[in-house]
Amino acid sequence: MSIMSENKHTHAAVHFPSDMKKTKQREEIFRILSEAAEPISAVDIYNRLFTTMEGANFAISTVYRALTAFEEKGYVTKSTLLGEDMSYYEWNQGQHKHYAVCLKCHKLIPLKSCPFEHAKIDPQEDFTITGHKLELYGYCKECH
Amino acid sequence: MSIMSENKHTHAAVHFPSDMKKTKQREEIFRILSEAAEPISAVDIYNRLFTTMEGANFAISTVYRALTAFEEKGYVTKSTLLGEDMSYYEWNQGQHKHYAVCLKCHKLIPLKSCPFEHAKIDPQEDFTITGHKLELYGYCKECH
DNA sequence: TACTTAATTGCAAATGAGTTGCAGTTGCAT
DNA sequence: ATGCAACTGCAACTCATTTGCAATTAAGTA
Repeated sequence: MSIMSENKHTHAAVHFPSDMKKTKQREEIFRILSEAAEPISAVDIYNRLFTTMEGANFAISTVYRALTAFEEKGYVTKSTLLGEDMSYYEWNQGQHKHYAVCLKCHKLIPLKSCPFEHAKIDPQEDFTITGHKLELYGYCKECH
Repeated sequence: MSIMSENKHTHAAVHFPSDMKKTKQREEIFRILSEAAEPISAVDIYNRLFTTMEGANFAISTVYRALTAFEEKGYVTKSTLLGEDMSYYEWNQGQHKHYAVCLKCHKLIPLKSCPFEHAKIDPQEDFTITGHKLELYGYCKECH
């Protein structure tokens, strides 16, 4: 309760982007992404499609193409997690997020704040940090 | 000059690990890694092998196996760079490093210090940060 | 509402990084 | 020098992701 109340808009309304062509495939992918509690892989999305849409024959390539389209418009953030060989996707809801990744079970634990301020994990999580990885990105002298 | 003098051991001697079986393949891979100015991919290493060893028929699998062995002993750090789909490897020389990645040319610019303290890039680099990514890793409550 | 066209999709084949089984080779400890 | 476990080359394989192409569909326009 008290934790939840820290966020004013825990359930801010998220709609399908108005600047993108709407198809039932994309709507489903959007729904799965926006309802996901954490970053999920393209294959995760593909599998979840079958649990919610009876017999619909989606192609995995459609998932990838939709994700790419969402990402190019800035609605989705694609990232690679430590040790995993595939990409994970998360629907952007305004905030920017960081996670602590368990080396063993790969569970993701969201950080309470951006580590640029101070890396802090909910003390209740009892997570032992053994290392970290950070990448800044942007444009260098020659490219900007 | 003044910048260089900040590091006491800019050219600390690096030797082939004494706790690993020494083969000419591993020695070459070690040399390429330890001479590399920045993280390089397994394929980079494989290609560089041919420029220094005439006609030697190295197998790419040997490169991967050597890298894995080095990594398991903690001599090499493996990481995935933003937007890249392959892994990069760097020989550890004591420090721990972070980079700023150019979104366009993929150039890597080493940070002067760990961003956990304060994210700072050499001002001379003139790098425009548009985003960043960080992952902490370790063990969660259940796994530790 | 029917028409038009570019965008999207399904499918199957291709790609590319990384892995693996296996038989032959080689460090290195005894 | 010798013996064996570790390492290597090779070729086949895995698996996430991409791509070509013909068929389908969203969405603006007449």
